[in-house]
Amino acid sequence: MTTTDPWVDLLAGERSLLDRTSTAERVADVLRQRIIEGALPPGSRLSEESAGRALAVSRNTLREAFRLLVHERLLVHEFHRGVFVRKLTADDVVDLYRIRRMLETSAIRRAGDADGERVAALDAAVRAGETASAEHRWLDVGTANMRFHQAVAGLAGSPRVDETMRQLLAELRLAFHVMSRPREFHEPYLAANRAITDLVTAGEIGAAERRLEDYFDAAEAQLVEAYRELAG
Amino acid sequence: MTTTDPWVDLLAGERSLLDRTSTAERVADVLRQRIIEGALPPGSRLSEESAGRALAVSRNTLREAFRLLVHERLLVHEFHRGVFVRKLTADDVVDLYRIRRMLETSAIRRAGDADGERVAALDAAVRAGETASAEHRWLDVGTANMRFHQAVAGLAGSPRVDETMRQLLAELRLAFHVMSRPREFHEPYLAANRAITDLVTAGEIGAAERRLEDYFDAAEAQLVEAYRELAG
DNA sequence: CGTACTGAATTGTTGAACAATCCTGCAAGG
DNA sequence: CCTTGCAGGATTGTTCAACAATTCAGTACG
Repeated sequence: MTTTDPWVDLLAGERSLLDRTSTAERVADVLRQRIIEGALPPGSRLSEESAGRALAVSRNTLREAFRLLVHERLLVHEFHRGVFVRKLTADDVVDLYRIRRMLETSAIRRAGDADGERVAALDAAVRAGETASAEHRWLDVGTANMRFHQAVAGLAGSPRVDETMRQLLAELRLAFHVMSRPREFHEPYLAANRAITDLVTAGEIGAAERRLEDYFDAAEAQLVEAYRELAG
Repeated sequence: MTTTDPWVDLLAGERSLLDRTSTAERVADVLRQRIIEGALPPGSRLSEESAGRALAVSRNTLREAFRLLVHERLLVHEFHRGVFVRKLTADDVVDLYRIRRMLETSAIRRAGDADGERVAALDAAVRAGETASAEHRWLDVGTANMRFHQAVAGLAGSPRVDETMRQLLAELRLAFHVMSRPREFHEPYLAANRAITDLVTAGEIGAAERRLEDYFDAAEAQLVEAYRELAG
């Protein structure tokens, strides 16, 4: 028996690269991208016929893709009326920050157990944000900010936390569309991310957690404020 | 304009009762039930043709239902091979408890802010378990135990936490299938649930949290042990 | 004993069809 | 002027049939 050869485990990791994806998944990928980048603004209706014609896929396949995105809460499905890009309410934003607080603070509290690779991911995200800021690419600053918080959640070392977090952040992008000035919204948090990363690196977990809480308070308040202004 | 009449808001709450569900969702409901009750054991293959014939729905509709359950991690989908009831590994169990710890301890820490209704849900679940135990309905004891932990997560007052928790617990049911003796596994935790509930009611949140951590340690160890025995 | 091949079975995807439902516009009536 | 009711068209829900792509089991062959 050679079942425990080391290279077998390595190959097992490559499995995911191998299994091709279905058409429906690829369609979902492209729609997801269009939604989070704002090309399909919240409230848009996605008709089966026009979308199917545009993407050159059958209605059945398109409907499978819709299902996936509905489950991810990026689309809402109204029976016999169609699917629409989700419109987040102020309550949704509050709830998103509530669960983010739970997951991210729990994760950072375990930063001591996390291996160096995960801590390095924090730093990489911060650097990406700083570079984007220096080059005035404000939307990329926002993306880097997301990557930073994905890395914070990643400190927990849990695939399910990673997956949940990915979904929450994608959903939160829907909320960002209400922010008219990406620079003013994203840029101030670069310093916070840098501070949190340095505190984690220095092993001052308690201080890092408090700094993270401050970020949540500020960002949530800012978003909710923007919603109230829009009479959301 | 009469848009702010009080009865309008009341009716808005009834909306959910009104919107019918699609066939695919009802099919998914049936399959989900069969899976968590063990009628479809982990590893079972669900062929599109036979399942479709049994449930009298078309292949397309069935595939939509499959997609939903794959997204809930109750089924796995292998390209060109079909869908199978998920087989949990010991690693999966560890990960499930990892995220449960994060969510449930965070939730219980906020028990002070939770309204009385949510605390009452804890007590209701504990009572249901005690009744089931007195009547030797051990599987119902397990169900009540799940309800208890759903209620613990419910203390956070977050729809998204509730939803995530529902999914995690459904997934965890797959692991319970390896426990040969439901009584020995579920019964001991009744006392723990009772203790935690009483501590929360008494406002001793810190103690309740520690008691909850003890439960996680014990239950996880017991499940992982069972997996190792089965050479999982 | 391992390999390559063949054919059956299953899934992936499409297109068309029909029923059920929703939306729009218009006409009638208060 | 505003509501109500009623076509008619448009869209979704669901099924069915077909074919391409792929896997699987068995078999012959070296």
